[in-house]
This record gives sequence, structure tokens and C-alpha cells, in this order.
Amino acid sequence: MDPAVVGRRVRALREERGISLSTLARLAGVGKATLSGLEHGTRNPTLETLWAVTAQLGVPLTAVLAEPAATPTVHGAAVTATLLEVFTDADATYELYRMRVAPGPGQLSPAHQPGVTEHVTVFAGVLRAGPADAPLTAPAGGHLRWVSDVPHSYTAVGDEEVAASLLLRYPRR
Amino acid sequence: MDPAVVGRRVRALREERGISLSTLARLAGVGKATLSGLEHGTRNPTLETLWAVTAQLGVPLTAVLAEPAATPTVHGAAVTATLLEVFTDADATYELYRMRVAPGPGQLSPAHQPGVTEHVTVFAGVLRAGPADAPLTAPAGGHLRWVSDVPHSYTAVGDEEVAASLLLRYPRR
DNA sequence: GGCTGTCGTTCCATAAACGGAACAGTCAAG
DNA sequence: CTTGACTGTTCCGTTTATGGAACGACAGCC
Repeated sequence: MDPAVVGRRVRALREERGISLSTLARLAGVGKATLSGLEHGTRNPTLETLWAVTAQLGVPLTAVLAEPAATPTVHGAAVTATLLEVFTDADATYELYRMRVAPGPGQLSPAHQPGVTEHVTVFAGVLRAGPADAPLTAPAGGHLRWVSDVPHSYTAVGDEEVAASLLLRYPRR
Repeated sequence: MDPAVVGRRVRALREERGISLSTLARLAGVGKATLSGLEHGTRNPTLETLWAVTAQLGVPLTAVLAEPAATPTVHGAAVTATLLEVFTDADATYELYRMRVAPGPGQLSPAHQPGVTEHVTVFAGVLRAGPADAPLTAPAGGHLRWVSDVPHSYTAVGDEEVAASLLLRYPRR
């Protein structure tokens, strides 16, 4: 992470709108010194400060945070998954992944916590996945679901790479 | 913006991974007091702190900041859907949505082109959806699938808002 | 020339976020 | 029961982010 990048984006957004540092500081209710240091990357701003500034600029917080696009969390050799979204409700937290499974030998993943379930919707290719001792198979358009508190596997059937969405559901304890 | 929401997400992500507050604090190189206060929402964390924690959790900063809100394409009164991804392969085009259905009267959507299918995975709440004359019902964790070349409906059963993922499959003609 | 306004930076006392240590609570082993 | 390792919270001294004030620089105007 690079605070200088965040600072450059804030400054760029401010100058796009043609307002001065002094004015933005006053509107956002932060000190000029704070905003100056933030734009220079010489400070380590507080969430509250960054929020006040970006809200006044009319952009979401995420617009100024330097993100390496996505976060390719490589599960292993055959599977690559990128986290699309995390959300929580009263009963559970969910992680939604976009998943690709390369053809060839599959991949084994260790067990998760008790009660965790996985939900897969296959976009393309044919996927065999589920508990390692009893995997299920789904073609494009199909859907799989299993309790993943045991070791489980992902395998692409045939030569085509599998594209799917993977939803991990973690019940609240 | 609500620091308590950020804190809840951090805690949820940590507990999903089954690691203790003490361990995460040590791995992320922050104090336990800092992490405790962050999870409770009683602190106003620094970007550096939040970055260290989320990086250790393996999620982007945006995952804990309360604003995904990329492209809200409001289907109508009861249903709001945000497009997460578009995917095309040799046979079809897919659109993956995150969908919310508000409790109360449902919503009717007109027919799509012939051959279009919808696949819904319910995360929370109970959803009744499908062809208007023969809707299907699925609880949290359930999955629905229908050919949507006829008018179809979405209705939340009960008082709870429904969260779901919606996959639209458009066959290539 | 002086005067006035605004620009962005720097100085500085205050407030608060920080990490380490001490704390009570829980669980398992002996 | 005692011990030990662990949990998460709270206390507290240190570090640092904060906002107001002072600063020099520049522009327009008299």
C-alpha cells in the first residue's frame, strides 16, 4: 500500500473539481495541514479523515485506495479464485468468488470450520467437486452444494477450463 | 460511514479463518488493544493499521469498507440488483448479479428471449421466484432455476429481505 | 509603492491512536 | 485442585495524527 498514491488521487480529484485545498479542507471539516499532508502522502490518515474528504469529493472511499485490481487468491495448482465480494447478515458471513479450474489433475482443499457450506454455479465447462470421497458433477448452468467441513476436491472434467462462481457461507457461531 | 460495520466485518473475517484476536494482531504487527478496539468500532483506525489487518486476512481493503455499490441497476420496486460480472463462452453469455428482494409485494419481470435461463442461489431469507404461473420457493442456501422466456416473478417470503446471486444465461443464437 | 485576498506549506499544542503489559476468564493436562 | 497456555479486554505511557495559527508566495487592485 502506498499512501503517496492515495494522496495523488485525492489531489487529482480535488483539482478536477477546481476547488482549492483550503476550500476542500473547510468543506470537509478537516484541518488544512491534515489535507496537505494527506495529499503529499506524508501522513497516515485516519478512516474518519479519509471519509470526510472523499465524501465531500462525492466519491466512494474505494476510489482513492490503491488496489491491485483484484486479489487472486490462488487456492493451488488447478484452481484460481478471485474474491468479488464479502457481505454479512445476521446469521452468517459470505464470500463470493469467481473461480476457474484448469483442465488436468484436480485439486484437494482442506476442511473448513464446521457448518461451512459451499455453493457453486458453473458457467462453462464441466466441474466435479465436493467432498473428496463423494464428489458431485455439474455441467454448464448447473449447481453444486456441499458441507465443506471435510476435505473437498475440485476437478475440471474434459479439456475445457471450468468457470464458476463459488459462494462460501460461514455460519455465525 | 460506520466504524462498527467495519469492525464487524473484520471480526467476521477473522473468525471465518478460525484464528484468534491475539494471533491476528501478532501476524499483522499491530497491538492487541488496537485490534480489539477496531473490531468493536471504538477506535478510528489509521489506514496503515487497517491495511496491515486486511492484508493479513487476505482480502482487499474494500472488503471491509461498507460500500460495494458499484452499479446499482434497479430492476424495479422490490428488486435491486448489481452487476458483478459478465462472462461469455462459446455457447452463451452470462451475467452474474448480486440481488436483493425487499419484503412485501413482489415484482413481475417481462419475458426474456427464448432460451434464456435464470439461476438463483439464495444467501439469506426465503425467495419465491420463477415463471409467474408456477413460481418456486427456496430458503437460504437453496437454488432455483427456470427458463425465463415467460413473465416471471420475484417475491420475498416473510419479513426478511432476501439476498441472493442471480445468474442470467443468454444462449448464443 | 501599499493593501487585500487567497493560495499551499510549516509550526505547534492538543487529542487520540498506538503497542506493551497486566488483567480476568476459559479450557486441558497433570 | 494446581498449573499452564490460551482467550479477549482494559490500563497506560509513548507516538503521532489532528486542526488552528502563523508563514511566505502570488495576484489583483488602488
